[in-house]
Amino acid sequence: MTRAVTIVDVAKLAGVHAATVSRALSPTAQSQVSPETVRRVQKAAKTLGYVPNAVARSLRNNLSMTVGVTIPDLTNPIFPPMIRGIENFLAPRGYTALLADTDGRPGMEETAITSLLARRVDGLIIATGLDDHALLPKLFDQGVKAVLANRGAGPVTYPLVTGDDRSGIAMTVELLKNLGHRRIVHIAGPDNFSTSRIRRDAMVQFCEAAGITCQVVSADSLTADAGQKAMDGLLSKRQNFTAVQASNDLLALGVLRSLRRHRLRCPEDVSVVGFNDMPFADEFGPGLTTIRVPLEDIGTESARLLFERIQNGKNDSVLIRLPVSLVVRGSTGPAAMKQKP
Amino acid sequence: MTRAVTIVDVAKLAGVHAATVSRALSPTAQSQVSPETVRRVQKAAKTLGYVPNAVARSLRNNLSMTVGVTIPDLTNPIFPPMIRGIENFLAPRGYTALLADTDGRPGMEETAITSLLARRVDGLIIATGLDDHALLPKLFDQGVKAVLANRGAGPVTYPLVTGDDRSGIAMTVELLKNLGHRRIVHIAGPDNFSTSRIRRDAMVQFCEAAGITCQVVSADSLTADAGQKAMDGLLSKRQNFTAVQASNDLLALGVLRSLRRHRLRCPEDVSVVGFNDMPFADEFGPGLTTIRVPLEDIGTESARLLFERIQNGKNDSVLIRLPVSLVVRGSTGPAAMKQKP
DNA sequence: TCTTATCGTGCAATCGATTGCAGTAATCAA
DNA sequence: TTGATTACTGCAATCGATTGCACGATAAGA
Repeated sequence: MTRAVTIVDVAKLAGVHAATVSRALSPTAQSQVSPETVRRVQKAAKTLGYVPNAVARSLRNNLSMTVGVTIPDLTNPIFPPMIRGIENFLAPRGYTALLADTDGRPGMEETAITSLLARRVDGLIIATGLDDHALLPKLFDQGVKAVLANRGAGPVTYPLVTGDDRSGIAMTVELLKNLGHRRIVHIAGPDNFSTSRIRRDAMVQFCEAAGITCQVVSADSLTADAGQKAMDGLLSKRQNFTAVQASNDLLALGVLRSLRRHRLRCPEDVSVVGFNDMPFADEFGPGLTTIRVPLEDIGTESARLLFERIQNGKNDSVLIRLPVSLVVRGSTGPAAMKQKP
Repeated sequence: MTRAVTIVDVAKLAGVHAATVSRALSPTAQSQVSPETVRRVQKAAKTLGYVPNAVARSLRNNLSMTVGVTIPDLTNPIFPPMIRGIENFLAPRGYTALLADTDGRPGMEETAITSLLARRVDGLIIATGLDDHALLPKLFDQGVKAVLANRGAGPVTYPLVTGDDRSGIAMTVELLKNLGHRRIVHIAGPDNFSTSRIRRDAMVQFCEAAGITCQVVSADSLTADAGQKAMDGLLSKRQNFTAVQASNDLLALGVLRSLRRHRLRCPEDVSVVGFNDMPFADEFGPGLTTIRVPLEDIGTESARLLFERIQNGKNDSVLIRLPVSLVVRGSTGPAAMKQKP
């Protein structure tokens, strides 16, 4: 690259000192410079196409105007809306998001966070949500600003923004109960995700309260393949159930696939409910009944909390649980009279 | 944040000069330092939890180890796989991707690129693909390294990595012809995307060569809503056709919705073909016949080209057209005998 | 014994922008 | 005319890591 134009180049052209250029171009310090000089500097900056070097500025100000965002898997469609929410909040405030996809690998998370901190991000939004590591308390002690998005991470004092999982599960159970389902299967996610545990426990609890039998099966990961595998296993054992509640929509998608493969109709033979209302959940065959989680809002709120904390230097704990809602589509129907599977 | 530990802190603890610490911790300069000192420095760095300040390093080296990636819309599912490809290539090489979602707004692109350049990214991967601006030639003249991904941008000398659109369209036409379709509609994307134009022109050309009537309808944007709107308009005019080829899968999705709303069956009444094979295209009702574009490979190749250019300082032009393939699913079938719509 | 490499380490400048302090000129009051 | 106040602007240090140069010590060769 041709050497970029610096503040000194502008200073020379405008016939002033670099310090004056800096002040003339700064919204806050501009008042210290005579209007005439400001005009001259602005003109010089424009003709040279001067763009301040954010790296140098960061070093001097100890502020990178950058936040790090760690996500477990960008190809999981629940994350793009969250990121959209984060960027929509941060961009107007001059902040840029540095994205790190940990690819689901647990070791990657620590690497990613270290790399982000080396780049001196002003704060972190952590959506990876594995809770078996000791990293977060250490970061907290070092005074690193962070917010957890979507998933919790054990007993950590960082703020957490999430959907209201329990109430979502309650809605699901009520829907299925009203449809006459009495034997339900819950496909749980891996146990090291906080959301998996919360949804599973809520499922067990609400089903019991409603007098519904709930069988829990665990999937290896939060993917369609894992959901399909779990369902395949279940169907091969010819269990007795009329509805499936999956811990998230991807698992539910796998369940739908498995049903097709086993020539079972949805919802006539088995009803299926997901969780999250990920993009395109309404386009599947059949459209997926699920719990709508305000994904973009989770991003926005996380960003807002982090922004506040960066501004005022506080690092106090909050738990924000955003309301969720039930979206009924084609994948649920009345319980089959004769329990097919 | 508590003041981070610097190279001077490490130097003090190890009883050496900061310069020695720098050399001891650098893979290349390590040989200049005695093994004994290296060990002492490494130990000191570890006990203090020293992480080099990437900002200071960038300033000094004029290398940020960061590349900027601009995308038009992160919630379009074709982009996450591309980003995954980019990160998979760059991460092992020490580079981090700075993501900028321009949200489809044309003005945003220039803002985003300026902001990325201010942060002194070492190069750009541009997937926004609007080709009506004069920005890119200017960047090229300034010596900014960049690669265009997925979509071209007019007559620019930057390298371009894309799928082979024309051959994809050729496959589509052949498939539809073999199924007996003779009257096809093409839903084109907005004209300022290069892919829209290329696919549309190829469609017209191959259909003509095959003796098939092809009617072109333009959608306002590359979204499902726009596709639905275009199809609604077409159906209200009771046109005569048996198949629809959409410029991308999102448009095709909108077409499927519109058909459902008009109580037309797919593929019995109308066959639908998309383009890209975006994630979940096989889950729709019915599964979407489409052209598989190697999205992740596009990301990987773009990153590779950019990386090479950053390394060797060249900025020469290349066009990489990755092969595509036809994926036949449930949305296509034999042409209806009696043309329904 | 004296020179000449060789090795390890320290010194200081550098990257570009920011900001406290100081200096100069202009303005005003006495 | 003088002293004081104000308004601009310049000087120089600073952020943290890197690296060319130089210095001192040790080892090798004459």
